[in-house]
Amino acid sequence: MCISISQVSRLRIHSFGSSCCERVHGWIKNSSSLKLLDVRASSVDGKARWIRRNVSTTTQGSRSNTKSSVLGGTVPVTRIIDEESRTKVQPFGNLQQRLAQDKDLSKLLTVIVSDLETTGLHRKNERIIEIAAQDIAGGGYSTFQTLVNPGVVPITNAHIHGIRNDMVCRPEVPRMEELIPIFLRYVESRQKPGGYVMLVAHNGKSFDFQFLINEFNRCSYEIPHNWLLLDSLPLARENMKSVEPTVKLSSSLEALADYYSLTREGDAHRALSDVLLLSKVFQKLTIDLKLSLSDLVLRCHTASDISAAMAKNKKA
DNA sequence: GGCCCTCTTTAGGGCCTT
Repeated sequence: MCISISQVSRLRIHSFGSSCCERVHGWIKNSSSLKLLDVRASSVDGKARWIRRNVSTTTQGSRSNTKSSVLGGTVPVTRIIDEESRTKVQPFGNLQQRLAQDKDLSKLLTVIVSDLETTGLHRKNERIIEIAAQDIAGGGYSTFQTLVNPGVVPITNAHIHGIRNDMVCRPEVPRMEELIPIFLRYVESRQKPGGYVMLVAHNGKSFDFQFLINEFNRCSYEIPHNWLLLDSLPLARENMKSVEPTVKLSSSLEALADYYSLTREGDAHRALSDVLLLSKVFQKLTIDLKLSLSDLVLRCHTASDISAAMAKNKKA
């Protein structure tokens, strides 16, 4: 079951509530960010009406016959996915059991795996064009995915992810300043009362977290102080080194998926596909390295740590 | 950019992220 925010609005929110889990229903029903989407939709033709915000991936020319077929032709701009209903399985059972055994931290911590697609590799000049995240505990409405409108910044690496300017530079695709409060609401909906969030990304310290911090700063937001940032790449390197000390095995997400014989859903270098894969890889890594939740917390960074390093580098 | 490795440490190349 896959629910897009635009579909929620189209269906009338109050009648939709009974089918949602309570937390997500609560923030959707009361969300000011949803009003933002409505205003934006209304501004397209000056009429106040709900619209479905889909972006067609059907393309003409060099790319994407393959991609379009894989993605099913269209994808919603922003959506929260009921992964539990979609997969009919508990994909992270082992980690859930381990979290449950850690009685103190498991009551406080929400682990969310994330991935970004961007207009390029430069941390300062490029922009985010797609975000996906998944609460590793699974359950209903645990997954978030959205395209992001980068404004005037051109996409020069569409050959990597297949996302082109004409797909995201559209009025119905939210800009980052509109999206941040929506993303914050999603994270809050997964958060335990008075708890902390561990955001996991592959090569996050050098890439994803720097992009997020820059975008939050640009839009006059701060990364919440109860967020911990965990880079899964050092875990992968440590694990692969322990597997084969004399030969340097690749620690890329793709190589890890091959090593663990994991199947990818969707296309590589699309945020949701990478998040679903990293969620599985992350679980395998924590098991192989015998890392407790406490161990993981000790390996986390804070946004202020990374911001300070970025500022130091900027001066240098 | 940050990290790791080595033919290193007063450095440089490769990996990983898009």
